[in-house]
Amino acid sequence: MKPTKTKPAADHSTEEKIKNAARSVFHKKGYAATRTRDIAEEAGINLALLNYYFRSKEKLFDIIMTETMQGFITSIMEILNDEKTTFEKKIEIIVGNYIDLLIEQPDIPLFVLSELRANPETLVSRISNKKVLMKSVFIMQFQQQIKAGKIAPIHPLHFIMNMLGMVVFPFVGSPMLKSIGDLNQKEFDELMQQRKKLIPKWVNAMLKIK
Amino acid sequence: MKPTKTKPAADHSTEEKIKNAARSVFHKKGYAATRTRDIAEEAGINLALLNYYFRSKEKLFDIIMTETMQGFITSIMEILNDEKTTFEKKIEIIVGNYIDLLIEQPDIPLFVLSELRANPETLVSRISNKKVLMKSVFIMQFQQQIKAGKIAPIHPLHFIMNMLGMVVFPFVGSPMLKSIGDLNQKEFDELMQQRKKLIPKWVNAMLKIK
DNA sequence: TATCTTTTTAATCAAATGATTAAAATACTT
DNA sequence: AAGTATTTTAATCATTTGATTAAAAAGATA
Repeated sequence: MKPTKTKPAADHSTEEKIKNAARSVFHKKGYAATRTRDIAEEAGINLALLNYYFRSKEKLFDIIMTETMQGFITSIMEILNDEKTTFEKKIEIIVGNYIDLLIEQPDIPLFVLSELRANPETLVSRISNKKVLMKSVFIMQFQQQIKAGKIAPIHPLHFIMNMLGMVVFPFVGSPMLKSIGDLNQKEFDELMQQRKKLIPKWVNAMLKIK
Repeated sequence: MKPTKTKPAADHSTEEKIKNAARSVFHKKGYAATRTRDIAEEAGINLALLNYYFRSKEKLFDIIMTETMQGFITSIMEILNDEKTTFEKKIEIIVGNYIDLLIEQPDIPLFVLSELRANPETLVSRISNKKVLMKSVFIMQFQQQIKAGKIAPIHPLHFIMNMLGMVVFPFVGSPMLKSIGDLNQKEFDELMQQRKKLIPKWVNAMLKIK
C-alpha cells in the first residue's frame, strides 16, 4: 500500500535518501535535465521506490522546490523584520548570511532563477504574498533614511537589485568568473569571504550618491 | 542530398527560419527542456527539415550557442580595448550597451549561465583564450587608477562582479523582482533605463571606498 | 510459527523524443 | 519539356524516460 496518510517509522532512511538525492540532482541539473533514474542511482535505490514514496517526478520536485525556497526566504525575512537592528546593520547581516549560505550551496540561485523563469506563475506565488518584502521593516528603514536626507531618493528595487546582484551574481556566474580570472575554487571562495565585508561598504557608498 | 559543402541559394528562408526559431526556443527554455518539435513548430517547418539542415539537435544548439556568445563578447571586447576612451567613459558605454542589449534580449544571460553550468569545460573554451578580458586596456586602466591612488586597491574581479552583477542580475531575476516590486514590464524597463545612468555613478562611488 | 502489512525488486508499459527513410513536390539546367 | 538535383513531407524507428505491476523480501503482529 502507498504511504499517503500513514507515516511509518520509516520516515527516515529510504524516503530521506531519495529526497537528499533529488535535492542534489535537481539543484545541479534543473528539472528538465534530471532523469528519475539519475535520482534513483544517486540515492542507491530501485527506481520504483521513487514513485512508491513520491508518486511522480513532478511531486518530488515540488517538495524539493518548496523546501528550498522556504529555507531561503524565512531566514531572511526574520532579519528584514527585526525592529532592533539598524538599517546598516541589517545590510551587514544579510550580506554575511547570504554569502555563507551560497558558499555552502552554490547551486541554489541558478536553480531557483531557472525554474522561476520556466514557471513564473506557479512559483512566484510561493514567494509568500508578494509585497511582503516591500513592506518589511528593512524597506521602511530605507524610506526613513531617504526622508532624513541620509541617502539618495531612489526606488527601493534599485537598492535590492544592487545588493542581490553583488551578492548572488558571483555564484550564478562562477564558472565564467573563475575562468576569466583564472581562479581555483579556493581562491574564488577567498574573494567571496572578502566580499562579506566589502559589499556593505560599497552599498553604503552607493546609497549616498546624489 | 545533404547540404554539407554546397551552400545553395537557399542560404535564406528555411535554414534561417529554423535557426531563428531554435535561437528563440533555446534561449527561452534551455537545451534540456527544448524539444526539436518545439523548434519545428515555431519555425513552421516539418520536423525532418531540422535534421536535414543541421544533422542533430546538438549540432543546431552548438551553432546557436556559439553565435550567441560571439555577439555577446566581440562587441564588448572592442569597447574594452579602445585606447582612446577613458576608464570612466568605458564604464558608461559598457553599462549602456549591455542594458540596451538585455532589454532587447532578456533571456540571454540566464540561458548562457545555465548552459555554462551544465557544460563548463566545453563552453568556457569558447570565451576566447581566457585571460583576454583580464589583459584588456580596460583592466590596465583599472590598475593604473589604483597606482595613481584614484581608486581603492581591490582585485579587478571584484569590480567586474559588481558591475556585471548590477547590470545582469536584474534581468536574470526579473520574474522575481517584478513580482516582489509589483511592476509590469513597462515599469521594469523604465527602471532599467534609469540604471544606465545610475550604475556608472554607483560604480565610481564604490571604487573610491578605502 | 503463521498471518498480515510494509517495503523492495525485476520486468514491463506507454508515451515522448531524436532521428531516419522513402517517396513526393519543387526548383534548376539544358 | 525532359531530366536532374534539391527541398519537403508523411510515416516510421529506436531509444529514452516516467510510471506501473506483480511478485518477492523484509518486518510486524498475534
